[in-house]
Amino acid sequence: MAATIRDVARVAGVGLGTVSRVLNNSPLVSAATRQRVLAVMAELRYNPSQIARNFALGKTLTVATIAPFFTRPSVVERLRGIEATLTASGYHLVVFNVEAVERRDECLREAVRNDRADGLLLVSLAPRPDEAVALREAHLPVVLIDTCAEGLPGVSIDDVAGGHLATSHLIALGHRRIAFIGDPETDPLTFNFTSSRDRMLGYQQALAAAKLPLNPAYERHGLHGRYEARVLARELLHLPEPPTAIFAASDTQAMGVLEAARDLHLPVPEALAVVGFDDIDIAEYLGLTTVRQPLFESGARAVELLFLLLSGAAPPPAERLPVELVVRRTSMKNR
Amino acid sequence: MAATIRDVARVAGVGLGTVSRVLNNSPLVSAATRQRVLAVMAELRYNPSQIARNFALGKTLTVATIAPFFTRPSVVERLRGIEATLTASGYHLVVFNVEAVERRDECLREAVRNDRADGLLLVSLAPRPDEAVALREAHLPVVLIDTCAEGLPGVSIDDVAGGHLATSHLIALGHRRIAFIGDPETDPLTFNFTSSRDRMLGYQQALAAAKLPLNPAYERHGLHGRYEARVLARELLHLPEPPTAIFAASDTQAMGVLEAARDLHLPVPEALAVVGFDDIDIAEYLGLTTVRQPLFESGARAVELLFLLLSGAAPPPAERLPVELVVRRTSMKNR
DNA sequence: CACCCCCTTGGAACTAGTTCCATCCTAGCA
DNA sequence: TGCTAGGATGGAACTAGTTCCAAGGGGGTG
Repeated sequence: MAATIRDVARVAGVGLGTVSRVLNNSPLVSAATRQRVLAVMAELRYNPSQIARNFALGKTLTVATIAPFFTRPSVVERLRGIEATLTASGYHLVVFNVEAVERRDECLREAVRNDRADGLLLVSLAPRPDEAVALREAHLPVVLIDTCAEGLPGVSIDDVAGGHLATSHLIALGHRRIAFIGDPETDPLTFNFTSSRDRMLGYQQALAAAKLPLNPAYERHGLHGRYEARVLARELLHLPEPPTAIFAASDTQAMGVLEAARDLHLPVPEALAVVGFDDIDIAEYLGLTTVRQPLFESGARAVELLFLLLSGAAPPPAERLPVELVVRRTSMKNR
Repeated sequence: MAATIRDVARVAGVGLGTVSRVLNNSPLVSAATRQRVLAVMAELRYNPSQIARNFALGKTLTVATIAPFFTRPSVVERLRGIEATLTASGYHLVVFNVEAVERRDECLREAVRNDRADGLLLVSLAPRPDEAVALREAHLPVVLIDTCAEGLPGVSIDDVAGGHLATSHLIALGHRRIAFIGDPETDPLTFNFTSSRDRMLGYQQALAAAKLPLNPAYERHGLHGRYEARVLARELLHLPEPPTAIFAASDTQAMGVLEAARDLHLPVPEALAVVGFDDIDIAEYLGLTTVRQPLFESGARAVELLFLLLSGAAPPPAERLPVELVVRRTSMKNR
């Protein structure tokens, strides 16, 4: 059996409290005693039990993160920011991957019921009002990433502004028939809904600002994925009056659009301009024009906000990080 | 303060043990008592403390995973397999991202010292002999993924066979000048070393089997990344006798090769055939011929092996999953 | 010389579960 | 009716830390 703090105390001929104080670098131990205790610890190959420590302190030094589809490049990049910042503070990161709506609820419920984490990060998921109450009652601090919710701290971007930026860019290039491809307009409680919807809002506002007509046939929605976007883009390009530019609510979907253009032998950007969103790693490779958002930073910043909450501070207001248009090949000037 | 098991026992007028038995679905409780206890639990909004439970049981129901560069698509896919399998069994996944060699050692040391996880998964990292001893002494079960080490269970593939497969395919297409791009041939203790090296071994064996000369100028090594591979590929393509095919040790590197071909206006596959490794998500999009390995399954299977170890079974032997050649546009028959 | 202060130390109590032994009770059987 | 087996139950002891109060002791001061 592994040595315990009591074994160390006995062998070193000191009290329990003294060993504990040595462990915690308390100044209330004489140098001589500290040396002796440390020697005994080494001799017994003593490893303090983190789990007992957590229990006694009522803390786990662990943060849980619930993310939908954590294989999506944008989510991975946020997780990287989260992991880096947590690890730097000695915290552990527990991840939950949500790929179905049921799992979303289940994960949240478990996060509330268990006390296996000191705090919770929600990526692209907002708690329902009842869930928010449960979180508050469980005294489980939460920070949102990529979403907003009444009264909850979070780190997000101005998706409307991002959509506006992308669309204005296409308008400035001379495009008049601009289509949009985004996630399904379903239940606002499912994944990622708000960002795609807000990006579309920005798209619509930009069109309106340029006095261009809103054509409902130019707004398509489908499951977030390359393949689905490819199908939608093909439909758009087969319209009697096909769009000359497509703004996709994510780079992944923009990739589907590029595939569709390839399918139909439409040169990009000459016959079709494409703009995505996120600026994931491959966007540069593809020469994809996109709206960059600080993904790594969003995770890092969310952790900082969570630490604030954990230190007992009042919930900070939701924050918005800046977005930026990155112009590449798929939307070069050509008219 | 939250209700404890003692509060429930007091209010329900039963003993501690009975409440514990209800919690653990023990059959040794009468239906009536169980009902009463459950009612009181609901009334008091009782949440069992996972952390106290972990402490009492000496288990954490948590598995730690140390992965280098967890943003790499192949690693993410493995993590997805790990997460899915762990979650299905009520386990939690703690992830550590290693992006520098120092961090590797640090993470391993911490995993051994702390008892915050019941088991450890190492992706693309093998413990050094001294680390293996420490793990054994700490009674921390380990399963390796994508590597092998003497006496440790693991899930990997036959990288040599994979390299052979890719290269034979190129030979069968009529290529005679076939180059290889892989990770650095540095210290075997750093990341991912073995897989790239073994793939090169397979490459060399396939060339030898076809009685083709081994040309050292055709073997290039650089940091794992698109950009680095692009530079190496450009060098290759500028040789007096440039290769007509390049086998890259990963799809990411193959993407760099494709970029280089684009830079030099070399049509693929007509002027240059390219084969990658892993079959990550974008490979299909790019039409990249590659060697597919079961990434998700490797994570899932590793977790199963870890559960075996946790149940006290003897360390199972290392396992190998099958690889498969996926032929796409970048290596179509053209000669 | 007595008093006081403060540095150092010891250890009981506490955290919230599980485990297991002792005990009670009841039904079945002789 | 008495005995017994076995299901149901209660609760002390245990897990390995932290916390905090009480107390020892040495040195400085009036």
